[in-house]
Amino acid sequence: MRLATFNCNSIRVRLPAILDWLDQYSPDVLALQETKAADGDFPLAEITARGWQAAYRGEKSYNGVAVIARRPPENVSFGLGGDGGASETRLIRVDIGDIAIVNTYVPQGQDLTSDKFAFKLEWLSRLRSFFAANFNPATDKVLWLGDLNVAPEPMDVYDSKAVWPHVCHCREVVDAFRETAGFGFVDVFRKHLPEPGVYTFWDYRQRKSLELNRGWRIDHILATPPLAGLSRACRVDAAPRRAARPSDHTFVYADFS
DNA sequence: ATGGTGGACAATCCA
Repeated sequence: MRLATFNCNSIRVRLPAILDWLDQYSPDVLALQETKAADGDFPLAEITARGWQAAYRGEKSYNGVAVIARRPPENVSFGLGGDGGASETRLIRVDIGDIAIVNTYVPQGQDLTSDKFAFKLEWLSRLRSFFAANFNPATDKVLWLGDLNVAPEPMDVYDSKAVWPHVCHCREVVDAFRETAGFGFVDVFRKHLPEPGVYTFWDYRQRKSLELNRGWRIDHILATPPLAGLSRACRVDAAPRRAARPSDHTFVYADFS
């Protein structure tokens, strides 16, 4: 079982790269964030024509999450609940076989003094409540993945001291992330890739960020112990960094036996 | 350098 995540920053622009990657790596599941397409504009026909299923919810211009899978996703739901649907384009939950997949696009937060940053912290807290309301980490196989907009450890940023404090790398957000992950998640990425310098995001706006590997690990794959115990490998992919329309995020994927 | 680049979409918002 191979499960992957990618912040695509527009599914329509990145669709050729996504379809090529699906053909090359043949995962069972690919979780996408920032699809930036209303549901009527989601390229479902192109995806099903290549033999894939999809579940998705988006909006014009912003946000949007999707799960592409070989088998039809089951028990599909959206959002954290209790907010009138406001978070439905940031969280999609599907079941694939006996694995519950929670794909999130956590709010970025803009800057430390912004209301959006307070919203980000609140969002992570509500996400922990969502997990607690839906799963038992001791018995359920749950995969939490996506663009979490948190670099939790110093080694998750090219230069921790230089960027601290940042909305994705500061005391408040690291603590909020740990509280949510403390529900019972194992960091599957770090379990298999303990060496420094492995990132998932290189800022478009920082010059030569990719050439100098000034990256961030903000895209994550975590799993509850019953699933984490089955993990065999984790990788990041270089393909989108060489693509005709390169993304600033890359594909991250994990193998489970 | 309060910038930079890229995406959506048509003047700015978001990352």
